[in-house]
Formats: sequence, structure tokens, C-alpha cells
Amino acid sequence: MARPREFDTDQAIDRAMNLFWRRGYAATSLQDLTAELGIGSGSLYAAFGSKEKLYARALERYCSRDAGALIAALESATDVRSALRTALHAMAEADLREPERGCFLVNAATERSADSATVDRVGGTLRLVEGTIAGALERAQARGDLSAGKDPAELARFLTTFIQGMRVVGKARVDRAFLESAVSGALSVLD
Amino acid sequence: MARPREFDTDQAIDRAMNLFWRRGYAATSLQDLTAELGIGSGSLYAAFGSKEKLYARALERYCSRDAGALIAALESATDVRSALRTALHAMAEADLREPERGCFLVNAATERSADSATVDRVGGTLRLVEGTIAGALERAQARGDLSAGKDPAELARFLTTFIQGMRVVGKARVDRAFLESAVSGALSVLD
DNA sequence: GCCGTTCTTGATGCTTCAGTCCATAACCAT
DNA sequence: ATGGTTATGGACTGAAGCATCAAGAACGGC
Repeated sequence: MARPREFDTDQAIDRAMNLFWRRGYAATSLQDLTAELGIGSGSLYAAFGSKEKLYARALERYCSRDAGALIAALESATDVRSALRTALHAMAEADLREPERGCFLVNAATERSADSATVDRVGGTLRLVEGTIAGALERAQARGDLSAGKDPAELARFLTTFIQGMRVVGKARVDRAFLESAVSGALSVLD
Repeated sequence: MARPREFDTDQAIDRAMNLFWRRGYAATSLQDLTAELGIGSGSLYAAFGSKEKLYARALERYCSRDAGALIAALESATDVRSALRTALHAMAEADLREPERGCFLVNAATERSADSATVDRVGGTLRLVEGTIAGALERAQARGDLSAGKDPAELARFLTTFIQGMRVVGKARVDRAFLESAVSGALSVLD
């Protein structure tokens, strides 16, 4: 019935996500985008509408993929403590390997705090992570793996906040010892 | 001997700092700057050299002023725990009042992680904060205000990281309850 | 094989960007 | 008061920004 699209939309969003993730919104130009996606600007606009909308799609992708992975790991975990430890260490390693990346959520929250769509998406995802951690801690408590005196809701908020901090200091090129100390300090609240 | 400068350099840096702080580097144009500082672009370039250099001066100002205040508060404190609590609550209040601001250090680290001058300055300031907290905790430990089993160095790294996280979630418009829970969770590591 | 539809490319438009330059103004030492 | 010197402000430059558009290409249905 009509000419089919030559590029894969999902793959294009992935590539845009990687670009926005590394460079941020303002520092990523349309030229950068069309070069990376391998399409002309006309195609880009026909498919996504605007730079802002493409950014929103990229952020959405990140939330469902990366935050989704954390959530899935916590929900399937039998040992919350070690699941958290594993996740935090993985983040530390990622930051040491590619410090210019960091966490797209954090980058989005800080660079685009004037854009309510971005802020809402970030806030929602943080809430989701908070809820997942809280749920996991409640299950641990019910099982006796977490002292009855602890407050899962409070710990979840604290841990969610700490995670964001990790991604910030990771961008400041601190060394492995710093990040690992920070992680053990944070996890000590569970004891 | 020659015509004197009509504007105050320090005040100009302060105003530039406020602008960069709220909008970030890329989203602040020279027009924004000249309008806010009340000077022509010629004067701006004669005094500061370039947008990047002005940004560096602004960041430096922030580090010595805001991080300096935290450091001074911790060094003069007799009760580290309550000094930390006060500082963290003040940050939470600032984030609730002006979420688009956040922490300039965090914004700089995330937006300009490709610029080594920025990264170095941020990293150095984090190290300074870390060292100050560690020192305060050591003194508390010597005085018997902190359990001997705790590791001041580890706690300092953890708390420094947590503080950065606070400033991120603060930008995501979480509510007061969230921030206060997070703070009490973090402070519980000192017990 | 032709038509209507949708896609692709890249030239184009118009705005905004960072940074420079110049004519003028303000100062101080003499 | 005059001259040497430096600051001022805004017009200006060239580059780069985002977004649109037109001409043609690739498809499916008939």
C-alpha cells in the first residue's frame, strides 16, 4: 500500500538513547542523531516528531530496560541483600568502565529539571524502584532475614536515594575503593 | 590611569553562578548571561575570556561557598550527628523550595562529565567533603560518640555519596516524606 | 504496469549561538 | 586640560542549531 520504513524504529530509539545518555539533551545535535541513526532528518521528524519527543522515547526505553532489569532482579531474588549488593557493584563497575555515561535517569533529572514530562518520568521510575525495594525488604522481614525493628519503607527510600548518589560520584571519576566503601556503608543499614 | 571597570567582578560571577546553576551550561546562552549580569558581551569577554571560563569561575565559587559552608559546619560542630542531620535537612528544604536548582556540583558532574576541568573540580570537592566528614567522625569516635566498631573512612564515603543522591531525587520532585525518610535511613548508620 | 500512498534524502529557511570589533566613554597622571 | 589607557555596548560575523519542504523512490493493490 505504501513504501515501508527502511530503518527499525526500536533500534533507532536505542541508538538515540545511547547518544543522549552519553552527551545529554542539549549537547546532542540533530546532526549527531541523523549520523548515528543513519537516516535523514526528514525521516527522523516523520517518525518521531521532534528532538524532544525522541528524547522522551529514549528515556522511556531506558526506564523500562535498565530500571526494569533492577526491578526484575529484586523481585526474583530470594536473598535481597545479595541481590542489592550485586546490583550496586554492577553499577560501580559500569561507572568505572564508562564514566561519561552514568545513569540516564540521573542525567535527565539534572539536565532537564525544567521539563515536566522528563521530571514526571524520572519521579515515577524512582517511585517504582522504591516500591520494589520496599516489597523485597518486607518479604525478607517476613522470612526473618531482616531484623523486625527495621522499617522497610524507610530503608527503601534511603537506598533509592543512595543509588542515585552512586551514579553521580561515579561520574566524578572517583576510584574503585571509594565506590566499594560507599556500597558497604550503605548495605550496613540492613544489618 | 585608565577607565575603571563599572561592574563588580565578584557579583557578576555570583549572578552567572545562579544562572548556570538553574539552567545548566548548554542551556544558558550568552544573551542570558549579558542580560542577567547587566553588561555587554564585550565586557564579559574582556573580563572572563569565554563562556567556559566563566562557568569554571562560577563552579569554583560554588565549591568554596556552598561546599565550604558544609565543611565549616562539620569542622566546628561538637555533635557531628546533629550537624549532619541539620545539613541534610537544610538540603531537603532547599530542594523542596527550589527543585530546579538542586546542587550545582551534581549538575556540573552530570552535564559536563566530558570536560576534565569540571570533573576534576567536582572530584576534588567530593574528596574534600569526604575528608571533612571522616575527620569529624574520627573525633566523635575518640570522644565516644560513635561506636568503636564503625569505620569513619567508610562512613564518610558512604555519606558523601548519599548526599549527592539527595540532590538528585530532590530534582525529581519527590515529596518531603520521601526525603525525610531517606535522611533518617542514612543517619541510622551512625547508631 | 500503473496509481496512490508513504518513505527518504538533502537542500533550505530562519533562528540562535559564541565570539569579535570598533567607535565612544570614562578615568588618572601629569 | 590633555593624552594615554582601558572599559563599554551593541552591531556584526560565521557557524551551527532545529525544523520544513519538495522531488523522487519504493512499495501494495488493482
